[in-house]
Amino acid sequence: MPYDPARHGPQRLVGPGFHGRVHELVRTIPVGRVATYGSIAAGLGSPRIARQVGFALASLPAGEPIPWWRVVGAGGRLTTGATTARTQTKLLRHEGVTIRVGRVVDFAARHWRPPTAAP
DNA sequence: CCTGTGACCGAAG
DNA sequence: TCTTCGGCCACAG
Repeated sequence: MPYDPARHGPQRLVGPGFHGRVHELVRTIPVGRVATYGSIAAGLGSPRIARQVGFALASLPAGEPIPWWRVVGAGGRLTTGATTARTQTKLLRHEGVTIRVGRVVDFAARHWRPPTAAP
């Protein structure tokens, strides 16, 4: 079930779990750059759980100060549903990121990687 | 404790 | 380039 502030309590932004750590890290993506689900997962020390990153962002309540739109799929693809992707495209363009045919143009240069977690 | 559910990823064809 | 297919695992019931 998606995160529901009415059931799980308000302002539960950053919890102790994986989702909370995702939110924390996504908050640090600079304006005008994008990260991938995979790189966020890797930045948290678990490179194989990109899907969980997607789930963590999908469960974000609307209006939270977390730039979820700066997270894209591998290769710069927008992997969200059609409706969300349109919103995401708009927000990214507003920050100077060009999107064409569901892809971040010049993705390699835009790709931001979180500092690697300490062993 | 066990199960269903994914805003993913990379390899293969 | 595109589509399909397994593997992946946190979280809520």
